[in-house]
Amino acid sequence: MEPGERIVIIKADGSLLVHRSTGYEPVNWMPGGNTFCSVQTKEQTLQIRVQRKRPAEAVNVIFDEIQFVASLILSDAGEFSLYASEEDMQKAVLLKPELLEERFKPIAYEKKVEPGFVDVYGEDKDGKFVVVEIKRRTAGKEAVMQLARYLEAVRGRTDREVRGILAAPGTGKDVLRTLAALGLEYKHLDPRKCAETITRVSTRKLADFLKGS
Amino acid sequence: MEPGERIVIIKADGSLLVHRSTGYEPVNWMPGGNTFCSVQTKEQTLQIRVQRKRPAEAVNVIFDEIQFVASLILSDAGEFSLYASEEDMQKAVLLKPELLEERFKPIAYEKKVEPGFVDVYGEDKDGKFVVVEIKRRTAGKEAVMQLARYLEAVRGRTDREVRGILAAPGTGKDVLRTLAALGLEYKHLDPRKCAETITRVSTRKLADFLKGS
DNA sequence: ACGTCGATCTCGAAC
DNA sequence: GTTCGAGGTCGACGT
Repeated sequence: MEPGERIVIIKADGSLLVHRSTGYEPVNWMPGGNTFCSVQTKEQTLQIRVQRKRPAEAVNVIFDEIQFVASLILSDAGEFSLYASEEDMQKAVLLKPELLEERFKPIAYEKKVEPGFVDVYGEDKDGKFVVVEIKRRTAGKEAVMQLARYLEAVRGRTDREVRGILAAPGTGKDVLRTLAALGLEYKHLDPRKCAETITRVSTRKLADFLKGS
Repeated sequence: MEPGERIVIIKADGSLLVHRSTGYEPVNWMPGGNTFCSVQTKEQTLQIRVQRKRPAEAVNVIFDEIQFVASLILSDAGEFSLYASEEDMQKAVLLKPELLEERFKPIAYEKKVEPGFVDVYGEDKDGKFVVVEIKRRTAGKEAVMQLARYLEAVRGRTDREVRGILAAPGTGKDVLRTLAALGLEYKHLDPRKCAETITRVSTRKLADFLKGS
């Protein structure tokens, strides 16, 4: 790679990004994860080497000149939202059924039906059965199909009316249309609110970050 | 998007990158190009808005707190290669035919033949005619086809042997194979060297950058 | 201008 | 672990 003035970012997970003055994509990079980073000075240059095992490859960055350096530790709320796993969201719905809808009564979770396990299974205010499929993040078509299969299985075992609800922080393209076409419903479910429901600790910490240290 | 400590980069082309402390991908972004950027302060926050027309969308960045700011102008060799337009590269080959090959003698440029205009037209050291197609960046299949058409046209007007040369800084996938299959040749032509040939000014500047100010 | 396709794709989730 | 599908994919190429 030819020399030029660049912005180099080394992240906490070992990711390396080399950016030019234009363009969305980095001109060179190394994804985070199984990376090993080493630094040395050599003939008036600073050399940084980042390598990984699989695939076996390495990126060497050679600094002839350094305009400025900054070292930061970023405290990011996003890392906390990782704490809201699909399991946490399930627990949250069980603890606070109104997150899903008013007067919803959970009956079972991880209930075995033919194709697999239903995330949450319950009863709505009118006594209709409700099958809930929960996704941690944007739900795609496969989530819809999963829900549809479970719904089919449950309907085969009862004469009562059965509703199917897909609960996720968002939906992919066409998912809402597909749901409507199959007579299914969508409910927005925020992973962060779910996390707050099962533990208040992380909220407190988040507030600290916003006020600054 | 939930708040957290981030690294925000606004590039010269209007690209916006918002990075977290981990991962290759930006957590939010706006590609460069048709973007319009505005800044305002509001209720103790700094707000940056970047929007584009097609697709119609915008990204708002709200700073509750700023750890540090840096404004840089990056002088990158890549930008200099922009200064070497296809026309410049053509001039460079005319001024310094050895950029293409030893003892190449240009006869005409932008010469009209049936399908359009041949970039450079000349004669090699053995007296064979040479048709040159120049591309300022990575040449794709369409460049090969263009060259092939011109070559066909020229061959129809002479009994002398005619060579076809594609000159570019690089080639796309399969282009070299296609060239070989059609009996055409490829010559690496560096836009930067072409730019240096037609004017020494930029070279001097680049050298300054590398040595530091 | 709009679709299709490749990428050092990256990034998860399912299996 | 490996494979598979999605992405606001981005960019390049073809029509």
